[in-house]
Amino acid sequence: MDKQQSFEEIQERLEANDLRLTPQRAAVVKVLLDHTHTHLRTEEIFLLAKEFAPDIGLATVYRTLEILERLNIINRFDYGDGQSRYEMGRDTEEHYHHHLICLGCGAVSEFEDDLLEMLEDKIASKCQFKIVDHSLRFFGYCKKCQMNNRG
Amino acid sequence: MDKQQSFEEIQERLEANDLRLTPQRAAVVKVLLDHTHTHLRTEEIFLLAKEFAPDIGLATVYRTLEILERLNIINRFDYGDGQSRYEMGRDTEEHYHHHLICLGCGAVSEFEDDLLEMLEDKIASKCQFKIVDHSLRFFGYCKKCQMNNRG
DNA sequence: CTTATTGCAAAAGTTTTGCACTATA
DNA sequence: TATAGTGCAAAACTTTTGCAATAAG
Repeated sequence: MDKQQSFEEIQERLEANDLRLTPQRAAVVKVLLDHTHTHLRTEEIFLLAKEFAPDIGLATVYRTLEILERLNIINRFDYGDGQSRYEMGRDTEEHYHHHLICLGCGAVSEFEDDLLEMLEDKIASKCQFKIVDHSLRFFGYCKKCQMNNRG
Repeated sequence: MDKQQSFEEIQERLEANDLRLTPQRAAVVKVLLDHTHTHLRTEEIFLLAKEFAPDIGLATVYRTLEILERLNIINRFDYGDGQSRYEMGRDTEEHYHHHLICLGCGAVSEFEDDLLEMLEDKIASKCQFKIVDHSLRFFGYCKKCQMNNRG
């Protein structure tokens, strides 16, 4: 159901904004395309990108991720542990998947749901607040950790 | 409707856990009690606590906030900007208020709702994930910023 | 007297920035 | 040849930690 973006589409989107798809930026994009449905930390992206562009610098990765986020090509996630995580955007579907973060083992799974649409409408009319995005995270214990008595 | 904790109750809670309510810790608690319904950054708490305990160190503030969070006396919030924010806990009511974060002026307002209870039940049964907490943030533009064409 | 707590400074960790160099249109 | 982009190192920033000094039971 996901409308996955292709490498070519991303290249076009960059060039439409007068940004070049340099080898370094391409390396970052390739890493993200190779790891859909995973939330990569910047350091992980950096290390993986080195396989495509060995001389890439960490600063370039940060700068590239900032660009990709600004163009809505990727989404940034914050688990509250002081590190940003990134994932390829999934257009509108993206809006309605939430994160289940396990306090036992740190695993992150997803839950698809559109219940929040109702809530957003409610907020928009009650508070006159124009919502453009949201972030919903659930903290708890996954099945495995519950069995291991960690929850 | 909020069941506000008193200074004495907090003292009892600390002592029940073999923790002393030192002047420094008392200063932090006073700051938090004086700023209910506000999400203070650690640095702000540090500066405000200095009025009660001039010699308090930043490390002590961090250590105190960690203790208070562990005892569920305060709640930690993460707006995704790399800084933690804190607020006095409001027991069970706390669970069902969400944050509206304005991308124009940075103002944070709250929205009370219990729709998420349904969603939590759904997740618990579908994913066998035992939820203990959640965080829901909406990003958008407040009424004022919409009028100022910032949204 | 024994343990908890503190302040300070240093360290750790992520992210940003300055700048000279390089690649590209 | 202008300009965009890069790598490196340094800086910025929040948070944590080691440790000697202090306070409290």
